[in-house]
Amino acid sequence: MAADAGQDARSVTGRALRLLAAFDVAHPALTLSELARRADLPLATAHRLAGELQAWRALERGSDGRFRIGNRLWEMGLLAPVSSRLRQVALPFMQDLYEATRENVHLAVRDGCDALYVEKLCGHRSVPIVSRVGGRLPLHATGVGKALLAGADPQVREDYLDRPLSRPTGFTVVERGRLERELRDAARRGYALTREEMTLGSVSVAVPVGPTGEEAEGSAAGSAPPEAALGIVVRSHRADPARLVPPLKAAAQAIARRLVETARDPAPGLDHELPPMPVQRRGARDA
Amino acid sequence: MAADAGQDARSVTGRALRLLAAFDVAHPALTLSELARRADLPLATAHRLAGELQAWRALERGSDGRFRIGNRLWEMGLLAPVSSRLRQVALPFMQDLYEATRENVHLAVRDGCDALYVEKLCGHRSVPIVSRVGGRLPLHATGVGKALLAGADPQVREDYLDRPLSRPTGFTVVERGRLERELRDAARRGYALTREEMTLGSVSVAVPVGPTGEEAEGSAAGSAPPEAALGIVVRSHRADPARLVPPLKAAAQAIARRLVETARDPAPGLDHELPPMPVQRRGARDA
DNA sequence: CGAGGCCTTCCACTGAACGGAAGCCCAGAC
DNA sequence: GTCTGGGCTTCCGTTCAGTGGAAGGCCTCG
Repeated sequence: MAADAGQDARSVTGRALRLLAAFDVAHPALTLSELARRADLPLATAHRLAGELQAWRALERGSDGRFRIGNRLWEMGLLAPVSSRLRQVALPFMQDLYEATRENVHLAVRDGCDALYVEKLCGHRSVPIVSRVGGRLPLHATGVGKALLAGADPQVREDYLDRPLSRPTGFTVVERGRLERELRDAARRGYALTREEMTLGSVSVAVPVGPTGEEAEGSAAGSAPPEAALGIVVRSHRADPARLVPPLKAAAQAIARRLVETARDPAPGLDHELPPMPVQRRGARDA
Repeated sequence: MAADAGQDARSVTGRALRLLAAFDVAHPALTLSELARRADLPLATAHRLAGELQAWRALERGSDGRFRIGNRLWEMGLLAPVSSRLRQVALPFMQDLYEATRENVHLAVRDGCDALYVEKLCGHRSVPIVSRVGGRLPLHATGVGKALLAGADPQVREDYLDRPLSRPTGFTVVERGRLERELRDAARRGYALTREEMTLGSVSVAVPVGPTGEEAEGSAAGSAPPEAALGIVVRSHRADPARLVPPLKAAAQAIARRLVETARDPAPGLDHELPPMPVQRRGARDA
């Protein structure tokens, strides 16, 4: 297991990465000293490494002397499949959904024990909401999270439920039995619900994006887990969330279909070389 | 000057970064050998470094044995100001604009000698277009690029024009005199135009986002350069682009205003600690 | 004017990174 | 069947790049 992975890292690379990891939402700009402190590195070392990162434009240094994440790093990050494939494909459908409903529309994937928010659309007047593109929220307390968990590999689900669950609001369901029942219901119905379990006053509906979506329905509970989940969040006093299910399902299915299509024809309009497809040997995968 | 910056890099950090830089739009997934070749590193070295990056989840390794950019890197990238501030603020207005016009809406910043595309909205039916979020296009051949160049610091503009200019189509304006005139016109009118200069069959309109926008108009040509540019691309046979200028200007102004506001109140709803503001000493900025 | 931050530079020491080489696995050719 | 070739992984002795304490500069505040 990668128990301590990413924490210690005595190697140079590890130190450089620790430097990057010092940034987060609450600290998007850091002075050199802050950086060194947060990365737990001697000032001189932080200075040298940060300098190198800056030269490569992984970091930028503002006129206030603070370091920030650089455009180059941002650019590189956008090449991650989650953005270049998933977001790319899903965005137009999410826009349609937004226009039709005028509510917060979310797209998330499961990443470890979190729902990782890949995209989020919301107008000016929408509910102020905790989610953030690139942000993480617990799986059991969010609509998209439940949809992902409901469709996940049983083993993953077990492991998740074995851990202590956070309780953002008084309505968060943390009792194992009840949560399991809710997840089974969600899997059966094809959509998940949360009622003020993450934020007081907000309810959300979400559906899985992927093979589970529709076609593989009656037959197998053992179909591949969804790639993502699509969800909508509304103020709880606004009408019944069930109304939102049909358009959500339609959008999710359309996205899933396009994902399969784009997997076939490699990448539209780009010089692709289709390199030989090596097969995987064992070992080393989870060393 | 950072003449050779980012190319050589004999340091460990440099090698690791070279590994990252091996990925691009056309190569979003690489085998270890490809990675080593493209980064120009011995296989053993690439293996070790890629392994470390993978442990940190800056890279991920798919079931096909290929490396891809990891979610962790994507997450980090989203902390760059261009995304966490600019995109964040602009997106709702861009959505409005898209709904009102149903055309491709672009947001870009100047990054060195390129227009760097920060966000792009386009429905299913829009013009297939070369731009891509996180992608770069030449400043002189795109609408947003001209808007940025027109508002840029005169010295930057000079430097840009001194370099040889690419010519994506037969309509691209590369003659210095004519280009300068167009830029002056754009600055005066407050919007820039391109007609099939990047892509045959497409024309675009763009306006600067920033102080130049409106208020600082009559008085000074020497106002601060725009932070970004907002543009729309349409098929050239569709009606006159001038029609799009008013909504564009309105949106740009709204965005600029919100940018100033958010600069004042640090970050909505987050535990901010407002660390002491150190002042910058000389030296080292452009070493 | 001194104390306390923050940043930058220097340089002698050393242990971490290096990478050639050996070996494994798989696929396809013959 | 064997052989060739490509891709991946591991090993380990050498060496050179990274380290970080210390000194010094600049600034602000009391």
